[in-house]
Amino acid sequence: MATIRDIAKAAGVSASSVSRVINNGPKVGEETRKKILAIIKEVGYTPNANAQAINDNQKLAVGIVMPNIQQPFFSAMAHGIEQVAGQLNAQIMLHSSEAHEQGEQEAIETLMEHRYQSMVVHSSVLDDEKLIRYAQTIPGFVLMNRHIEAISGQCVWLEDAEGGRLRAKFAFDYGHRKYAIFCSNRADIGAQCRFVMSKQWLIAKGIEEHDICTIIDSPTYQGGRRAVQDLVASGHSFTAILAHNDEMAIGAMSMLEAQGLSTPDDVSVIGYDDLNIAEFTQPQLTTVKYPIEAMAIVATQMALSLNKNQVQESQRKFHPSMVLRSSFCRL
Amino acid sequence: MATIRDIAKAAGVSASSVSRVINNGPKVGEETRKKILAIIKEVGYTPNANAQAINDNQKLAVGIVMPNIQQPFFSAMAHGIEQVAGQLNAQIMLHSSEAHEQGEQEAIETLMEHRYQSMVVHSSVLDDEKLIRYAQTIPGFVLMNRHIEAISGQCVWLEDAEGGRLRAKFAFDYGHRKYAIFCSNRADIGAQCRFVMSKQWLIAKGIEEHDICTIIDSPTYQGGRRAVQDLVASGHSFTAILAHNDEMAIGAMSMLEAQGLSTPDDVSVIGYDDLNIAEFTQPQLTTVKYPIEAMAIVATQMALSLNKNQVQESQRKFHPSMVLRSSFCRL
DNA sequence: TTGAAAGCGGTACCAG
DNA sequence: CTGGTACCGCTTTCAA
Repeated sequence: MATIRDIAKAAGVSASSVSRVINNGPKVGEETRKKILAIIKEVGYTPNANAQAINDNQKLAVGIVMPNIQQPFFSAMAHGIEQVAGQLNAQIMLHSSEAHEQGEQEAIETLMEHRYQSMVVHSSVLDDEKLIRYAQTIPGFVLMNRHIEAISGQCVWLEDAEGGRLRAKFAFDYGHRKYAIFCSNRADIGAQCRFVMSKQWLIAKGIEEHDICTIIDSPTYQGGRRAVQDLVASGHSFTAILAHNDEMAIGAMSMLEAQGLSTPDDVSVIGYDDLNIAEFTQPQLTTVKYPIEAMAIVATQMALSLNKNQVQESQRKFHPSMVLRSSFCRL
Repeated sequence: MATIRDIAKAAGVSASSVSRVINNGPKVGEETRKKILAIIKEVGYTPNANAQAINDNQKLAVGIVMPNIQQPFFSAMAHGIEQVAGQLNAQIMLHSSEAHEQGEQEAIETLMEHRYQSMVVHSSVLDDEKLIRYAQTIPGFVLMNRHIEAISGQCVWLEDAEGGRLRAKFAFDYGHRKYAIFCSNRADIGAQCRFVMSKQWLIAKGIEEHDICTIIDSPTYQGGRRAVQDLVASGHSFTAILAHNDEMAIGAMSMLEAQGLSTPDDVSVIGYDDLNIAEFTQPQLTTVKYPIEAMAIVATQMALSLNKNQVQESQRKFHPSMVLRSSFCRL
């Protein structure tokens, strides 16, 4: 690889001048600049970003840490990050923690080694203490989809408990009294939140414990299918399914159909997330909106911005809302 | 930020020793090692990956260039890349060219500046000449979903023309004679391929031009919906829709339903890609399999492997296949 | 406007 | 086993 000195030699100038040209430095003679540029083009010289980064540690770059880019929820998050990064021409370093053995912690540490000063992380397994340490060490550390009081200013989160209540109330108000709740089996701190809140709310309303059937499976299409199988096999009666997320809900509808049960005539279904696809399923999916893309945009702006402390809590704390479509109906 | 020399000073040893410890160097006294490790932990020292990269240019890292991570097709591709990278503990630098103004070229050049020696790129707009140049400059450059003869050894691609014929033949064999083909409006070299081949094949079979209605729209759920609207509005009669991809197909089914047309009873639909979701739609989607994840895995192995020239053409050239489900039926 | 030289954080070679 | 030193590719004073 050609270096700056090679170029300098070829152009009969000093490395300093070449450096100035590369960085659009202010004080270079028109002659010299032209000559140098010509050589650069000719040789096909590309500056070494690593060497540049060694001096000036202020790279415009954001690291992403998330479990799995293939799940639509996370690819929507990545897309939000990308939009902000793209506008600012910032690099993106992606770490899918599920794919890596050591996972989240290793991912964060690698980003630190590369001196990333901005990172947006969705942590499923790290404990509060560790995250607090990271957040305090790295000013541009933003924690997504999780709220830790001690570093609240660096969190962007959804009031998940609210979503849990919301969907329960919705189902209840629509006259349903026998529920199945599909819960995620992932080791995700707080994954249980929406489930617990729904159940609590219903019980507080006087629903009997045995009228709330809980099925645990993976938060995927397949998981939703299996959950319905297990549910039917269990013999519990139910008129409404509250799924952990849209993928499970879609999988559920698919298996309900296979079992000869129609949505929403026989069983009403509520998802969670409001993925793009939710609007295009048949029937269209009633769900709880999780504005992940908007949240990712805010998080990335915070991570990349210099005055991150200016973002009000009201802009960091998001609220879920019901999206009414046709997979759910009154009993 | 603490440097290696800070640690050395604090431990009363030389920088060399610290360096050896960091890299699990072979010749360090147990005493010294312990002392150094202790200080490192205490200070919270993190080696600077950029400085390391300046010497040893062989980083284990792969760059991704693709249009848009949010489309399921591309997130499946990213997922494939991730799996291989994760196993090898390689970094991933992601560039979504749509989000960046200057797009693909800029993305590739940034990767070069960072001395990435492995990259997997899906290029939609760059011309052959430029890509050939890149491929020849960077040994670990792998071009995905596109085949350029001159750099065939660095391409991983699907025989798209075959897919175009396949679905046409399938529809024809099932007795359909009036078709609508939904085509992508994206500036993607070769995006038209599957459309052109389908049409050609049908015409060769004696289908009249006016019995093949072409609608051009974006390759998304919404695009599929609009395409159906336009199609219906056009007054053409049709019994089968060949959609550019699964997303359009799903959008199409959704709008057909809204128009009171049932799939497959009134209209049969074929998608393209075989996304995860295809199995869970209602009706389940008949489609052309594009094994993008498997392809991405091969591409990444090639990009990251040292003996990349060993991969046979048969492993780089993939073939589409029909996946029969219920959205398509005999006339 | 230009060049020489020091330094950024590490690595690696060579003595000791 | 350990330390000294030169050097990686580039930027940035500081003089000239």
